[in-house]
Amino acid sequence: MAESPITARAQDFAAWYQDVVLQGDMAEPAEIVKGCMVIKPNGYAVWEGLQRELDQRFKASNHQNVYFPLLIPQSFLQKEAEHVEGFAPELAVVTIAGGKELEEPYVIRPTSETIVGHFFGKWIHSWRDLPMLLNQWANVVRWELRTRMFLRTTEFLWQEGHTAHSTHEEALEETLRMLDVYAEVAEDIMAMPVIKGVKTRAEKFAGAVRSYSIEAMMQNGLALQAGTSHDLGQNFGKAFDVQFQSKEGQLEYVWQTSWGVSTRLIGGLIMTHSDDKGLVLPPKLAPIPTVLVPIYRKDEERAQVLEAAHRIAKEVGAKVDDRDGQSPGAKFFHWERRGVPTVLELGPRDLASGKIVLKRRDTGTKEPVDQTAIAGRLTETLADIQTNLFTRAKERMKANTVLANSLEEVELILKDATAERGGGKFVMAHIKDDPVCDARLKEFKTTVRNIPLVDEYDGPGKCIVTGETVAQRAVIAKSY
RNA sequence: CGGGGCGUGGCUCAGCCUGGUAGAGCGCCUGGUUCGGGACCAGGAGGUCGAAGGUUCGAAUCCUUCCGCCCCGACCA
Repeated sequence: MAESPITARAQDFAAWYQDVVLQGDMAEPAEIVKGCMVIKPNGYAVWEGLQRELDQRFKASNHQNVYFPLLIPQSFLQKEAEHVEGFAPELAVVTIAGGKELEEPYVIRPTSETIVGHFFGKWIHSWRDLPMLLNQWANVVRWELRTRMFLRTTEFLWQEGHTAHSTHEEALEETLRMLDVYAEVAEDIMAMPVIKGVKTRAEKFAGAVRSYSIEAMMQNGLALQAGTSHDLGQNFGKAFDVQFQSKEGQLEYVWQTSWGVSTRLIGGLIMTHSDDKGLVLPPKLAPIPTVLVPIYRKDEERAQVLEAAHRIAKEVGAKVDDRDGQSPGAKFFHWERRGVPTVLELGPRDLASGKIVLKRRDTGTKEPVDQTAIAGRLTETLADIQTNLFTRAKERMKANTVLANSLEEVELILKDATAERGGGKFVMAHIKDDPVCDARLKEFKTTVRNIPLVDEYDGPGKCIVTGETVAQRAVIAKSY
């Protein structure tokens, strides 16, 4: 029995995560480029799945894909005061090109609100040009000091939606619509339950009027901001002079939104479902939903088993692992670590009995199935795994959510929680949306994740910092 | 940027203190026997010891400088 290459979650959650990413062949640190990673085929295929699911929803709500330059004139960032302040510390700047010092440096986009704002200004003149609903699939660079694969890397892949509207109502509607899309993909496709809510003013996007987020809970109880949608108001419209003439003939600034999810989602996916044996992928995102491992000893068995294996695999859409010189056991471990949802085992015994063994990744259970019934059973099982993963994650989130009615209580609950040791909780408490309150939480490395759009608790109560009455409880947690 | 750790075959590391012919396990290649949860035997390939400089008859080992990576903190999708 070989030693597991994966650190147990209970021992060191952060080490476990790294091991799962590496052993699952999802990505590896680039090493030669600070803070960057190489996304490997198994990981990129998951990203392609997410792209597919998101993109079709964007298109269904009338968004069109576009592409803006990677390089943005430095002065653009400075046009929106809050925006530049928020992003300046983490910019990578190109100062030399073509062997010459540039007159004006370019920043490598950390996000594209500014350059989009510039072009919106050129493109939008009339109420007839609105709404303008664009999305961009791109890479961005943010010079983060502390990186973790998928969760925070210097360069990452994402999509950023940018829209312009003639009224604030319409923009807000868009902001919330896209938040819903994110929640739907997170829950229905990734099987990752999330809480939709509004960020506090202290935590909002630099340059937004209001930011909304979906927050997920990882297995160590830490929160992960899985997607954000921003109501930008007229901030960028004014900064980039994006005006249109209304039906009434008035010149007005547009109301904008922006929204994004990134490859960070993959990190969330991993930390939501995977176990001590490695990666666990939900069927709807698994690049390979089923692998068939043939088992044989003698050459004549080999021929018979492989013939049946390929026939059945073709029928059910499975990949046959017919690599020679690898024992079945080694193959089981191989696919288990890669998160493949279902594995079929077919050997001489099964050929004799007309059965095939179906093993599922989420529960580890094995079940012999009549070969004639395997296609249907497999479809059912994959659907059941998808449901089960979501249910499990949802229950875990519920079990690790607690109420608190004082700052001391919150601190006591979250004091010892860390990414490595775990112990995190979602603490539901009344807290005023005031930077002063956020600052108090920060003293013990905790933040308001969001104020849920739907209050599932007890309505108004007294703020744990100021004592003032606030409308409902917010999610307080340690986060990535 | 502050504190700590580490750079030696593809990977994980030993060797360094006390200078003297570069090692192990895993992986890889070849052949054979195996195969229902990480098989075994035999043979084999593979290393400018992070870089530069210095000390020395002689440096992976001692000294200096530099580079990179990881962890902890401040920053964050």
